[in-house]
Amino acid sequence: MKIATWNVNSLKVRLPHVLDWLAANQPDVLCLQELKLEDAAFPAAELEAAGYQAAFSGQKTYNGVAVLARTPITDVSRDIPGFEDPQKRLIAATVAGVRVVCGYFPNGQQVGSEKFEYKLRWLLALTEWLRGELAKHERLVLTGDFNIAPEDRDAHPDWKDDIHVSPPERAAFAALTELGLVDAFRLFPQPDKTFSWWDYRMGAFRRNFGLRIDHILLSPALREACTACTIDTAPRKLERPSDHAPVVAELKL
DNA sequence: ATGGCGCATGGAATGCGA
Repeated sequence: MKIATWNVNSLKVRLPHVLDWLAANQPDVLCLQELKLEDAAFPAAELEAAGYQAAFSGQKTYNGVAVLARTPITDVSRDIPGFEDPQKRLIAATVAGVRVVCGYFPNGQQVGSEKFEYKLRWLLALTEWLRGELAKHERLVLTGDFNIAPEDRDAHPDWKDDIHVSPPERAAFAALTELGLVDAFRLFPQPDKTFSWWDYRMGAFRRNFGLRIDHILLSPALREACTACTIDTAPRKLERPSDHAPVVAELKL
């Protein structure tokens, strides 16, 4: 199984890039974040014509997540159960015996802000819910835009802001790994300064001034099956790109 | 320098992302 995650920053604008990328890379599963559209506007027909079924959870203007797959998608669940939240940031579904959890984690804006507190509450609720999910599903993937660079090497050395790299955020990420989940990217040797997001401004991509904040985390059974994990920077070089690049993992199931 | 760029809303200017 080839599984990927991509924050597309508006599926309406990025649909041509997504269709091109699907055709070129043929993933079995693609998780999307920041759809920025209501469910009625989801381009299900275009994706189906490309060979992909979809489960999605969207809203106007902000957020929105989807799971695309070439094989049937079952047992779809939306939001974090028990966590009251109007923001559409989580969807879970089963594809070919793998439980796929796709999340658009809160940004946090600034350490100590109200949005930062929301980010930490969201992460805590996710972690507690995942504890039960991992007990139910041996093969589980937690993927999406985490908005956390887990280690210093996951942020450009000149990143001076605290957000995305602060101790509370990294502790929340560590709590996910303490459930038994492992960062697929770090199972393999990787080039230094490999990132998944670059600001649109300041020529950030050209200067590789980025962060690695998009992740694929694997349950222990899937860790054994993982043979590769890479970040594809090609779509970031296109006209009108998303500010995020896709992350791809290969699982030998 | 808190801006830059890009997207959404709404039909100009503002909020937000990371």
